[in-house]
Amino acid sequence: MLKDFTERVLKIIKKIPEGKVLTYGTVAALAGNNRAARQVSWILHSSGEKHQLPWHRVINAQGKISLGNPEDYERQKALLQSEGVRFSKGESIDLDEYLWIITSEAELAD
DNA sequence: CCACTGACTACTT
DNA sequence: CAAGTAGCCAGTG
Repeated sequence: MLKDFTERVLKIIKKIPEGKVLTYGTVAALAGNNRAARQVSWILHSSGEKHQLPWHRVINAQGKISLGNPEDYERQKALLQSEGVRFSKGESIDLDEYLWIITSEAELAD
């Protein structure tokens, strides 16, 4: 179908459990294109709020929020903290603990 | 089809 | 750890 990559990304984002996060690269990889991390970000800022996605659970590979807008940045940070995610240095997340690890393909099935 | 853009990533200084 | 460089892919005009 058209935009199957996008569809997959959206589906994956929707399934991220609370207290867990996913990096753009990981989402892209799960969607089938490990190099399309940039598209993931685009999808989020483009259709994120429209599709009611937990965009705040998607961060970059450094365990940080990539938003440049201070307001959105703080909003995402607050949302993550309210779900139990702790920021190691005040603005970086420990991916070893909070990165969502897919245990089976069933996780992504509808 | 071509050019530009982007909430990225990995590598090198 | 910070800054610069290059590679990647999909969407849009």
